[in-house]
Amino acid sequence: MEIPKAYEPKEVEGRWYPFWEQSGFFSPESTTDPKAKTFSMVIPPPNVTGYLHMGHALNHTLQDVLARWRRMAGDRVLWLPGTDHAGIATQMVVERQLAAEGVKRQDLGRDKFVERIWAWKEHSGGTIQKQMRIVGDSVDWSRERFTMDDGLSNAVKEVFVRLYDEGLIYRGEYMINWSPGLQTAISDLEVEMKPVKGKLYYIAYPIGAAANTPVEGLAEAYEAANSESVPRPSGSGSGYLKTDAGEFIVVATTRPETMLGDTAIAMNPDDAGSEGRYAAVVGKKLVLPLVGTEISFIQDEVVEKDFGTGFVKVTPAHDPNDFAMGKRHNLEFIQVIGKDAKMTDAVPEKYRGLDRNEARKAVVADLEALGLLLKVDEYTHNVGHCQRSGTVVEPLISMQWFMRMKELAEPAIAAVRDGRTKFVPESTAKIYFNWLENIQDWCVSRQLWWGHRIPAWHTPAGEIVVARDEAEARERLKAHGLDSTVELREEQDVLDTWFSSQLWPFSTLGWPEETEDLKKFYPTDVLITAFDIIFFWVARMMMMGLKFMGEVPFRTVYINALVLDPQGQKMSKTKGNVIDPLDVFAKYGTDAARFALTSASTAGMTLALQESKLETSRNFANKIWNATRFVLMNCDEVLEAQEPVDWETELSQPELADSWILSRLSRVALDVHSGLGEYRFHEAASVLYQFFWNDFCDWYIELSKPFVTAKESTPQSLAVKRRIIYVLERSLRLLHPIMPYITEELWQRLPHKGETICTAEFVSHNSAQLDGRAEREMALVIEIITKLRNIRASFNIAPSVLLKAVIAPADANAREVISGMGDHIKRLARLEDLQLVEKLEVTRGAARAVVSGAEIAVPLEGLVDFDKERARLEKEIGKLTNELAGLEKRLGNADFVARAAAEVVETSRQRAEELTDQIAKVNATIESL
RNA sequence: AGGAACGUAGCUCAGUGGCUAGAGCAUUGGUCUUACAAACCAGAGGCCGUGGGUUCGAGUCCCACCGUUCCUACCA
Repeated sequence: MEIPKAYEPKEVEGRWYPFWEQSGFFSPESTTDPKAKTFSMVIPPPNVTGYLHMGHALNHTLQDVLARWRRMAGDRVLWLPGTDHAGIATQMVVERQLAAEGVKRQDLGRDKFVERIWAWKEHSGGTIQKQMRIVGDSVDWSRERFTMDDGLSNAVKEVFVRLYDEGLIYRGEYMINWSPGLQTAISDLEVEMKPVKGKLYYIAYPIGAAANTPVEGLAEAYEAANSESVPRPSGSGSGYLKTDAGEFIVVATTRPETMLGDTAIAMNPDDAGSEGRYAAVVGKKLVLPLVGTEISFIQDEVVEKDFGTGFVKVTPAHDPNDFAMGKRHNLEFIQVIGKDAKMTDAVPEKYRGLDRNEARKAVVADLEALGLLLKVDEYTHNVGHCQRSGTVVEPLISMQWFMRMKELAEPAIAAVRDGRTKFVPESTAKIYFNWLENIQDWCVSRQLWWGHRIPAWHTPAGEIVVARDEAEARERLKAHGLDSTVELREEQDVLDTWFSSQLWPFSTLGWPEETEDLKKFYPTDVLITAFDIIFFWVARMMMMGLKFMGEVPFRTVYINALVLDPQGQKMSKTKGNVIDPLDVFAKYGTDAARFALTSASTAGMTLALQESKLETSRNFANKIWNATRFVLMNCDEVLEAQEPVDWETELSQPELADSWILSRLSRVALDVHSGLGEYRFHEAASVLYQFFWNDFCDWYIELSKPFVTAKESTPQSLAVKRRIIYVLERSLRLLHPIMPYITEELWQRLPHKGETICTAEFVSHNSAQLDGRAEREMALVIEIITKLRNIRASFNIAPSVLLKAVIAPADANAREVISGMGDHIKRLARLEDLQLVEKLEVTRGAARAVVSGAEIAVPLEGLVDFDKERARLEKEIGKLTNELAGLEKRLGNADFVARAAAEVVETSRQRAEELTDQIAKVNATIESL
C-alpha cells in the first residue's frame, strides 16, 4: 500500500467530520453499556454573532480532548453545544444592517425589529457552528441550545419570578451606568475604566452674594494663596479666598458641566472643626455660579483633605459618590444631563440641549468670563467607557431592575471553600472569592429590544405585577384584592444576556421540567473557560445552580490560559495583532494546531502562541504519517488480514526491544490518563510526543528494519511486523483525543476493531507490561550505541566507514544484554565487528568510553589525535567528578545519613560508587594514552 | 490604593523538597543510513532574578527587595 510522502492535512480533514456527525458517535446514546459512567460538559456559549477566535480554539480543543478521551475510556459523554443571544452585540449587528438601508429600528417597531433579528440569525448566525466542525469539536449537535429558545426562555421567566417572589429581585431608582451610545443601562462589569487625558478645573464659588459681574484678580489671589513663598495664614486653607470682591471657596473638578447640577459643597469634618482650616465657612451659604441657586456646605468623611483644595462639589444625580452623599445628607437630586447625553431643561436656558462636551466648553468659557475659573491643570484620570459601544458612560439615576446578590453569593463561596467545586489552577479560586466577597447588586434590566423581556406588567394605576404570563399577572392582581380586569402594559425592558447564561448548565438540560437529561447530566463534570468571565459567568452559574438545583453546576472549573501573540502581547483589534485560528489551522493543519495548543497548556495563565511550536507540531503530524507510511509500505501480509493484531499470538519469543516498547507504551498510557485526569494537558501531549518520536520511531522502528524490510517472510519477520502494527495502532488511539483527524485517517488503514477510532477503546495501562528491567537494559544498549556514534562524530569518521569495537561488560547480565543485542548494536553504530571481552587491554590508538554497565574501546589505528582524545576524556572526568563531589559532600554529612529517607541515602551511595568506578576507568584510559 | 501571578539555556516554556535541572525552536559539526531533509546522527549552551531564612538537603517552602505582567477599586 502506498500513501503520499508528506502529510497533507487538507486532503484528510474534510473527510471525517461529516462521517462522525452523521453516524451519531458524539451522542451519549452511542454508548451502549448501561453501566457506563456519565461525563458531561456544557460549552461556554459563544455569541450567536460571533466567530471563532484563538481563545475559543484553545478552549474548544481542551474540551474536545477531554470529551474524546472520556468517550474512548467508555464513559457516556455529553458535550452540549450552543450559543447565546448576545443582546447588545446582535442588536447592533442588525441595526447596522438597517442603517445601510436607511432605516432605524424605531421606524420598524419592536416586533418587526425582533423578527428581523431572528431572520438574521437563521441566515447568518451559523458561523461559529461551522467553525466548530472544522476544529473537530465532538459535541452532540442534536442537543444544541440557544438562550432565546422557548425552553431556555421559560427557565428565565421561572427564575425571574421566583427570585422576585423571594425579594431577591427588586425595582428601584438608583444610580446606574448609562451608555448613551447604546441607550441602555449596563452593569458594573460592562464598564471599562480607561485612562483619559483631561483637565482639572479650579472654580471659585462665591459665599453669600452672587457674582453677576466679572470678578477681578481672583486667579492671582488664588495663586498667591497657594504659593510656597507666601506663608499661609494659620487656620486658612488654600481653598478659601477673601478678597475685596468678597469670600470665595475653590473646588477642583474634571467635569465642570456637572456644576449646573450641584446641590452642595462638601468638606471633610476635620476641616470643618474648630481647629480646621475651613472652620470659618461652616454654616455659610454659597451661590452656585451661572445658575444662581443657593447651596450649603456639608461635611462628609469620604472627602479627602489632601486632594485638590479639600472642597468637593456635590452633584448627586451624576456621580456615584455624590449620589451616596446626596442620600446621606438629604440633598436635592437635579438631573442636568439626559439619557441622550445632552443638557436637560433643568439648566439655565443657554445650556439646554447642548451635548455634554459642548456644555463643558460653554460652562468653562462663562466661568472664565466671570473671573471664577482660577486654574486649569493637565490631568489624566480613569473614565468609565461602555465596553460595547466605547462611549463614555454617564452615571444617571434611573428606574431599573436589580438582583440582590449578597445572600446568593454566600452558598457559592461555601461550595468552593468546602471543595464541592474545585478550581484548576487553584489560584484562580482567589479571583472568584474576591469578587463574591465584595459583590454589589446587579442591574439586570436593559433598554433593548433583543432579549428576554422582563415578565412584569404595569397597571394604569402604576402597580407592577411580576408573573410568568399575563393570565398569571391578572390572577396575582386578584389575589391582592386589586382589579384584575384593567388594561395591562407589558414591561418594555429586557434582561441582561448574562441573566440567561447563568442558567446554562441546567436550562440547557430542560429545567424547569424534570427531564431525564437533567437527572443524568447535572451536575456537569467540568467547565472549561477563560478567566475573564469568572465574574460574568462562572460565579453567577454557581449561584444559580445552588439556588435552583440545590447542587453545584460543575465539579471542576478549569481556567484555560489567555492566548497571546508570539511577542507575548495580548491580541487586540486596535493593536492589529489578532491571529485568526482558521488561518493557523489551514496553514499547519488542524491536528497540528490542536497539538500545539494542548502542549502549550501548562499551569500558567497565559500562552504565547509560538510559530515554532506550530511547526514542531506540524512536523510531529508528518512524523506520525510517515511512521505509518513505513508500515503500510512494508507490512502487506499483515495488513491484508485486516484483523486486530494480537501481541500474544506470535510464534517467536519477544526480544528485549519488544518488552521495552510495551513497557514504555504502558507507562505512556498511564501518564496520559493521569495527565488528562488532572488537567495537565501539556504533560499528556509531551509524553506522547516523546514516546512516539524518540522511542517508537527512533529506536523501535529502526531496530525492526532488518526484519520488516527483509525480502523473504519468515515467522520472525512476520512477528516483528505484527508487533510494530500493534504498537502503532495503540499509539494512534492514545493520540486521537488531541489529533482526531490524522489518527482516524491512519487507523482506518490499519487492522482495527470497530467503525471509528472515536469510539475505539482507549488504551489503558497494563501493569503486567511494565518492565523496569527491560527499560534499564534497553537504556544500556542505547547508551552504548550513542557512545559509539559519539566517538565516530568526535573523530570525524564518515558513516560509510565501518568500525570495530571491543566492549567489556561490567557483569554477566550486561554481557547477556549486549550479546543478545549485538547485531542491532553493530548495525546502528555501523560496526563491522563487535568483540566482547572480560577486560579491556591497554591498547594505544583506541578511543575509549565508559558507561555504567560497560567499557568501550574503538581501535582507531592512525585516526586518533591523542591530544583531542585526552581533552575529550578529561572533560568527561570533569563532569563525573563534579557530580561525585556533590554526592560525597552529602554522604559525608552525618545529618543527611541519619535523617534522610533510607532509599535516598542508598541511591546516593550506589551512584557515588558507580561514579568512582567510572572515574577510575577513564583515568586509567587517559594514562594509557 | 488593594490583590494575584510570573522571573530557569539565545527564544518560548516544563520541572512532585532528594535519582546527572529537561523539551521544542534557534545554534555548531556531520549525513540522501531503502517512512520522513517537515528527516537522521552527534555536540555546545544554566551563579534556576537578588539577598536572607526554614531544612540533613531549596529551582521547588517562607520573608524582603528588584523587575515584568495581570486583576479589582477608584479621588472630585
